[in-house]
Amino acid sequence: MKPVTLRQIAEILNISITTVSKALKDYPDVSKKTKRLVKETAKTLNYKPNSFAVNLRTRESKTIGLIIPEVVHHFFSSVIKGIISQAEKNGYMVIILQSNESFELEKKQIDLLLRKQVDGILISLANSTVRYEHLNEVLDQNKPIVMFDKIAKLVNCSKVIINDRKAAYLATQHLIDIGCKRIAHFRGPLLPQNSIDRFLGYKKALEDNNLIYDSSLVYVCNDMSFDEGKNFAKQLIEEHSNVDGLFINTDLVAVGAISEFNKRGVIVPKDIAIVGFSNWFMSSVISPSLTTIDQPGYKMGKKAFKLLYKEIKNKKENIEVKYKKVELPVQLIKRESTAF
Amino acid sequence: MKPVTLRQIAEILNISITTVSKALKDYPDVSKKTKRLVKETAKTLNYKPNSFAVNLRTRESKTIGLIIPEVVHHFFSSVIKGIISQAEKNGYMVIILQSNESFELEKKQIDLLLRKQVDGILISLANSTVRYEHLNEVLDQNKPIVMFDKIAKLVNCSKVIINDRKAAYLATQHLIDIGCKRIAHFRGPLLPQNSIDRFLGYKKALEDNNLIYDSSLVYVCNDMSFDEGKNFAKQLIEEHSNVDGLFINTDLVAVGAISEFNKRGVIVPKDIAIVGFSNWFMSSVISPSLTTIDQPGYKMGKKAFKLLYKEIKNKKENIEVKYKKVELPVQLIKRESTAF
DNA sequence: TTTTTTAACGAAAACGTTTTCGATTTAATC
DNA sequence: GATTAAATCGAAAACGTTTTCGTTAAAAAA
Repeated sequence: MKPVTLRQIAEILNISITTVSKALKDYPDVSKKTKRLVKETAKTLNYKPNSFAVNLRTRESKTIGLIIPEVVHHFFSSVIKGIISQAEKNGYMVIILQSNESFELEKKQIDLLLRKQVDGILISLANSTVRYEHLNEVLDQNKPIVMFDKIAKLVNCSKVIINDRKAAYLATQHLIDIGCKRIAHFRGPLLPQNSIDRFLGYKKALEDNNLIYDSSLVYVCNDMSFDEGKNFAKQLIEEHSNVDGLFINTDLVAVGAISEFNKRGVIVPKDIAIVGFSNWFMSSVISPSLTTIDQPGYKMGKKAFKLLYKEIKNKKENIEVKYKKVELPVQLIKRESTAF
Repeated sequence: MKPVTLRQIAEILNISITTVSKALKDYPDVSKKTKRLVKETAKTLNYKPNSFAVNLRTRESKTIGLIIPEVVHHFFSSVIKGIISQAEKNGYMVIILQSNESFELEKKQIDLLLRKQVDGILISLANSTVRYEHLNEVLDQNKPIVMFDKIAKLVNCSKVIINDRKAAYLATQHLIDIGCKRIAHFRGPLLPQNSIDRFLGYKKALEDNNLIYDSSLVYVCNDMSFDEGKNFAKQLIEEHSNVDGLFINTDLVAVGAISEFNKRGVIVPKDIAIVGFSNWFMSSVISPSLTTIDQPGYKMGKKAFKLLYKEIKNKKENIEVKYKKVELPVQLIKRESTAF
């Protein structure tokens, strides 16, 4: 009933535990014959090494922690998938925790993971995170941490991001290219760098094209929801009937806006052209389908794990680790919401 | 640099490791004074118990494994969220693995989790899973396993499901109630019980309402994709122009179908009314919005964890565990695709 | 004073591995 | 045959905790 141990195999074969252990790990100082014997009995007894003991001895768990703001989210789902599949290839498992966009919760989750002694941590910060002691504590404990998408510039670690500013520029430029003259922006919350950067990209594109930047055309979303998209869309057509282009921080909000425009008889893209951000799946299936920036979640997850894995390995072998900042390319997906 | 241990605290205070351990765990045979002293120094040294050692000693990891067919999926995301949040409340962490709907991979993941010595396993089976040795191995090792949504009736363990047959009946009845006379069905693959049950519910509803069941109106989806929805929609109007109702196994396919109908000028719901299944978020935002069955993923995740937790606890305390089969209620969400 | 009870502490074993280093045996070399 | 080299094995420590059981000292009861 109890699980098989090295000791049992040793007793059966009348050899030492040491030799059994070595045989299973193909140490050179064990004869072929004993190796064969040991492996055979291990197999028949269905021996599985006690991972708790192995962890304790080797001081590693082959497990990493992942903290994300929200699980039910197309982009983060893709990231999770990327991380899990890459981790599996390297024999790692992933523990997922949610911060729910709360700084306090994020701190707690970090602490939990440190107690759990994961080998490393991947994190995308909560919007409300403005202090970084908890992240630095991880680094103090000499544990690798890699940040992705929502990062803290001031924390000294590897990062995987997209260039939000450039992407937003691309999006806005596209609106300008198709002839929009008065372009509004539904931006994200004031805090996270991403929405700031997207806003700056939008602004820069206007300026580079000699279009006037009008701050009253910028609406600040807080919870980035479908309903917020609807509400601001309504507000926009009431306050600025002459707007002909709209760049929105996130597809979900954009879909809300489109829905509201449809309802009110505002024709997208004829009356107002729209570009979203992230390329959620639904953006391709709504009507009109939404032009957007493809944010490569799956790739980002893969890359983030790869960086973390390398850091874990290097630390183990006492090789100096160099922090990298990887910028993944984005792509403009043109669809009906900007097609004439 | 090295993490603080009980030994260090003991040496500082000139007491034994035993007493330190006991003090931290509030054993009654430690004086208030020593307790205070120990806790203070533990705090100032930022002591964190070595979880590897604790695991080895207590033979539990406070970690469970979760195997799902696909991470990037609205329903499963919700389940994940439900599981994680409930697990957190009880001090558990969740390792997530993907089976990618592959039986072989599922077997491998189970083995990985057993080696990892998780305290229990939650699983939603892959479509291709038809043999259950791997699941029984878990039970043989006396480890709790709880299945949800895609279950195996023949495996003796707790389960959390919805009544797919009843739900499908509900959906079909709704189509009949609004006046549909000739109702088609895009069903799921032949294997998993869910799609069989949904098909049976559809059929039963027809029979109970004296409508003829016509097998040529049933189309079998294999990969349950958006494109499959489009393709079968096209095929349907070519082969059966007189169909006025359509019940589809999954929202994603339904959205594909709607998209195709829209493109071809088939008016939903006037020409053909549609009911989907699962209530993916996008179903509420497409046009026309999709009537569907709400599948309570979040609740299902919570419930599944609760059952698993109880089994873990009971096993530890040698209380006999009774396997439960919990059936969560579903709800018909009426939207435009069936509204006249 | 002696005995019993209670409070407070600690020694030691155990959990199952990994790995160092020394011991033994056998084969190779002189 | 003596010496060295190579091959094979095992003893033992270590990882850091938990828990049983015994010990000591102080307080209470006799």
